[in-house]
Amino acid sequence: MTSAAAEPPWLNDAEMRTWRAYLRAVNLIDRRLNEGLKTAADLAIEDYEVLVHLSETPERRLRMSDLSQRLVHSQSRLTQRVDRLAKRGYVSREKCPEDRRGTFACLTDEGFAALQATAPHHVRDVREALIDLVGTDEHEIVADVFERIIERLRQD
Amino acid sequence: MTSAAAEPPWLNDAEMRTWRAYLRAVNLIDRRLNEGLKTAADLAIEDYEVLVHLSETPERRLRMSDLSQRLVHSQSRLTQRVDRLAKRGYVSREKCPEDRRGTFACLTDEGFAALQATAPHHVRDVREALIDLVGTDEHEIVADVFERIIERLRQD
DNA sequence: TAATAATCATTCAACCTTGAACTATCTGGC
DNA sequence: GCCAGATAGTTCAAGGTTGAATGATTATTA
Repeated sequence: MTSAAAEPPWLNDAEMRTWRAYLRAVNLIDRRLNEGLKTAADLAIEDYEVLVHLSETPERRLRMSDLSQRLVHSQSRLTQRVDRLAKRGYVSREKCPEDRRGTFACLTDEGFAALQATAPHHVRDVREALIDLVGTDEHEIVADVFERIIERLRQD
Repeated sequence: MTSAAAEPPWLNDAEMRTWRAYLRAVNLIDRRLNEGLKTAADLAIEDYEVLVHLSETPERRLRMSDLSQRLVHSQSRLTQRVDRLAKRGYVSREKCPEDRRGTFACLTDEGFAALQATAPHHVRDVREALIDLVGTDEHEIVADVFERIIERLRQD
């Protein structure tokens, strides 16, 4: 996709349209989902995503660094987010025996229950704000584009 | 796109793929663009976007409330962001004579110069992180999807 | 036209993120 | 085995965001 030669410096009309729409839509989606989770469960979307990632793991736990990479959060940001979720009883910490520098964030039963209780509201919001606005035939293209981006930016 | 009947409650595989890729890609893009602007001009992307929106206006100024809507920022967030940009000399304030409750945020010459100096770096980053990863034939679809979303979420 | 409601912008306190500094542990080369 | 350097995670201070409260002005309506 990216040629070796220099790309044109500015964006053409089609590119600018994509970029502007992207910027605005992402902000609107973020605001909407945050409002929804705040009302339904007094959670930020980042909190919710922590619970989701933990719940999708067989042991319902993840190493802090692993989790921070998945969420694209800095380590200190995750440390403090997990602190707050732990204070609420949704997450607990376990020392990692194999690597004693390491810590697991573990989803508690209470955290799992909160996630299950909140999920239907959140999924409805996700549908309304994004998924139901992508046509059946468009999903693959959109997912392709985003996965290309992830592949490109992942390493850093 | 949204039917009157109830949507299926959970996401199917294609929908989930879109959603997960979206979440991760957006965070990676945001991180990348912020890093780029921070190094190039010690600006956050929100600062940059303030300058862009002001510069695109004939008078190079916008009412605070107008600007906060375009950026999808709360009013208090914008107030404080403009405070900081004003402290740096990139933006100034003018009282609005027609509606004396109102205030204009005005792009200064210095702010415009900073924008011009930074734009090439930022555009390169935008290309690398998003635009060049969307195929020529994909731009219209992606833009369509995001504009649909904007239309849906705009009013709130 | 006075009263009520709505809008524009700012302020303040509580909360959250950032990034650098720090502790503890592990890894690889000698 | 030992040391330099990498890695995991936390802490702290500085700065940014949120949301409710406030002050000032404009719109509505009885």
